[in-house]
Amino acid sequence: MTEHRPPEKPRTRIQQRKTAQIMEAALEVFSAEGFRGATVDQIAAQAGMSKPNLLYYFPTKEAIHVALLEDLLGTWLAPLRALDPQGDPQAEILTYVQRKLEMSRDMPRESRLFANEMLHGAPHLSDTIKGTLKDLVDEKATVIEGWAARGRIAPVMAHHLIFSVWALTQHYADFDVQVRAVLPKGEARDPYPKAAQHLQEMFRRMLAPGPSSEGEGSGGTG
Amino acid sequence: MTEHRPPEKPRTRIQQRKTAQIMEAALEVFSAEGFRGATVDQIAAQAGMSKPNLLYYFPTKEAIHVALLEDLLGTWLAPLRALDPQGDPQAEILTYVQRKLEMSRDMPRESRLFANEMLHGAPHLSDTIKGTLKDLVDEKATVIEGWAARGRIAPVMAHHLIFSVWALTQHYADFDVQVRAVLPKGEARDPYPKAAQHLQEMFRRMLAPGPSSEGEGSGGTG
DNA sequence: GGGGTCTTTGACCAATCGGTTAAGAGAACG
DNA sequence: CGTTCTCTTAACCGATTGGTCAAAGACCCC
Repeated sequence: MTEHRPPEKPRTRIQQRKTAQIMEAALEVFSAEGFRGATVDQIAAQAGMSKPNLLYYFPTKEAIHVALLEDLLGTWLAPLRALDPQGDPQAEILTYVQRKLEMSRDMPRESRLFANEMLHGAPHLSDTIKGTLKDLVDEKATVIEGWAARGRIAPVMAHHLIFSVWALTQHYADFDVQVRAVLPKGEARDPYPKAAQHLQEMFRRMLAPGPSSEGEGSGGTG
Repeated sequence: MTEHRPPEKPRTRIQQRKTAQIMEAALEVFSAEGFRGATVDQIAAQAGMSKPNLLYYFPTKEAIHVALLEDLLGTWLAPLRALDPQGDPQAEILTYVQRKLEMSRDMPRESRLFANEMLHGAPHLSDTIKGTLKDLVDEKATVIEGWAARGRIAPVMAHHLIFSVWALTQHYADFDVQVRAVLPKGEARDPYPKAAQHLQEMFRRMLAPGPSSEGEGSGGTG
């Protein structure tokens, strides 16, 4: 019985190299064509191997997709994880926005991959977004609401503020064609510098503690 | 030669009814599955007719998709078109945001349809977004920048401000699953009331003419 | 250098896809 | 009633798809 079986976890050098090749190729193809639109042959070709060879490492097309999403999720959520409860509120949030925007610029394929998955109801991530993601957002939302309560930033609905950061930054990656088509010639070549300016200014105004109720000298540093 | 030919423009009652059925079904299926993921059989079933019958009215799957996009584009852009240069700047923009958010709530399928098209590089709309859409945005951006120049709202990069409206409002339709998964139980049932509050407050702060350089009493009312 | 394992591939398969065909219902109209 | 045009469908087709299989290499450690 020579029942060969795809390895569960990469061990040998060649396995690591090949799975990495496949993941990179899959990211390229899935992000451009979507899950349904992508074909295994396309991914194999992009990875520089034959289809059966690819299917030796991953049992199905869906398995590649799931592995890719799970592998990338950590990276994708890193900027939010880095939001430091001990830091300066405005600086923390502005840095978060900036990092997220840089991810849109430097990792547009990842952005589109997740966007596509969400658009179609997140069939491969529904557990994760109700678990890991929700927990992370709840945690950081609590931090932000704490800042607001202490008057360090203007009062906000923290969950929706986080949505706003996602929406505004990812828009530049996910709707890239539209952005470039609509922007004036010069800016269309690289929309990101002005986008960064715009978003920084927007969030600065939005977060500035208003002249209302409490002053800004009340809260401690912790 | 009984070379039957699909009618170019709907004339008879039954043609109008059938094409309307098909468009509605196509919206349902395309928005859920994407262009590549949707099958003609699915659309036909959704429309309550056989596949050849559907293909009697539209020559190809792509033709349905294009017709749908073009048909819906006008509706989709109406809120921006309604932005009145003669109106009160803040009120105009806040109304625009509100209308756009209501469209996300009431027409999420249309939102996802366009999102999918953009995500994949707008292969069926590239002319339109470089023409009609760009012209419209340029026109309204000029209006907004005029308002900013006259100190009626805070200085903004008008194109990016419009992107921000799109991104923030469409996010609630396109990433509906994510929004509902992350939001606390009570709010997840209907995120829109709080979303509206959040966005209105955000844009109000963002647009408020700052205490900087020029006062607010300088500009005329026109 | 030989036995066993890991890797690669050409050939193949069943299912599904978008689209066609030809033949038949309906209705409109004389 | 018969003709003509519009509408509908069962049956079919070639192409593509995700995935399999058996057999041939490549590698590795004794």
